[in-house]
Amino acid sequence: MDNKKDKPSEGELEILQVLWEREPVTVKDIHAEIASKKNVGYTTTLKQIQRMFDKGLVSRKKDGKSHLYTSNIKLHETQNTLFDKLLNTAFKGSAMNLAMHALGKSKATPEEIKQLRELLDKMEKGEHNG
Amino acid sequence: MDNKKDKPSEGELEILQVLWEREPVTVKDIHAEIASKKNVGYTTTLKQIQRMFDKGLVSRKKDGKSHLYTSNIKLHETQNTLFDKLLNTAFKGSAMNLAMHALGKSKATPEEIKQLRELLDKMEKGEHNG
DNA sequence: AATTTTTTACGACAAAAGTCGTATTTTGTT
DNA sequence: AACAAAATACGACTTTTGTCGTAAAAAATT
Repeated sequence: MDNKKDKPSEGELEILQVLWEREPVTVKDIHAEIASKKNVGYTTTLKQIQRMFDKGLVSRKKDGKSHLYTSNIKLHETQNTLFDKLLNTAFKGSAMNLAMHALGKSKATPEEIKQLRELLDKMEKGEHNG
Repeated sequence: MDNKKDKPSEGELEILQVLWEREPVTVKDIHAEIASKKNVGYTTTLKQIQRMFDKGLVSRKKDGKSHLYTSNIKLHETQNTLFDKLLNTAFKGSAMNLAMHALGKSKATPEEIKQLRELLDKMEKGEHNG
């Protein structure tokens, strides 16, 4: 369905993160967030989100003096797209491999580990498939 | 250490995949592989790998008439970098989350599931940490 | 040695992304 | 209304990437 929409660039992703976290937000907010981690001018952020608007990646509505921006793609869509890309470009399509990799890095709590075991059980029973 | 090296572009990644799979390879080989999935001219692939060479992303040595190319970065380095990037940009740094996602997509064999359980055991005993 | 084939080298162009500076427009204050 | 402040709009420039065409070099064939 969405073809280009969900392959945001590096910079777009930074902005999307802010949106997903606290939308609707003003450019000012977005920039504050981004500038706290990166050294970049206000107009840069502004331009970037304007381009995203032009592309249809985000929506906006006037709120008093400024605009309030909202993302047009959902976090989980992007997760899916990017996950699949990583899977196919760097993990040869082996989700197992990627899973092991992720597990290796995760600091899971006991409950989470329990969840994982349950998921494994389901998979074993064939109730779950990719 | 390697900062730019391991953030290959889309196209570079395609080429790297071929290298990781069957290096050392000629441009001809690479192109054959790529052209089997994508419609692109020979010189495009050539130029691309030449640029990769200029960047120090790959090495090469003359072999008779043509060049044999080899990757300068290892698959696992790239996996790590890209994994981390995905983790932080789309999964809010939660490796657990990413792991679940991966598991959800994987069609694991019984042995693999067993492996996973063992990994889980180790994690529970605190023998393993990210 | 002349010709054809194979391969590499070079240069060019377009699109996308990142980055800003400089208007303009809008809104808020005296 | 005039002035200051806050935001947005616009346009420009740079780098990176993808894509080729054409030229040059190297090797193989005749």
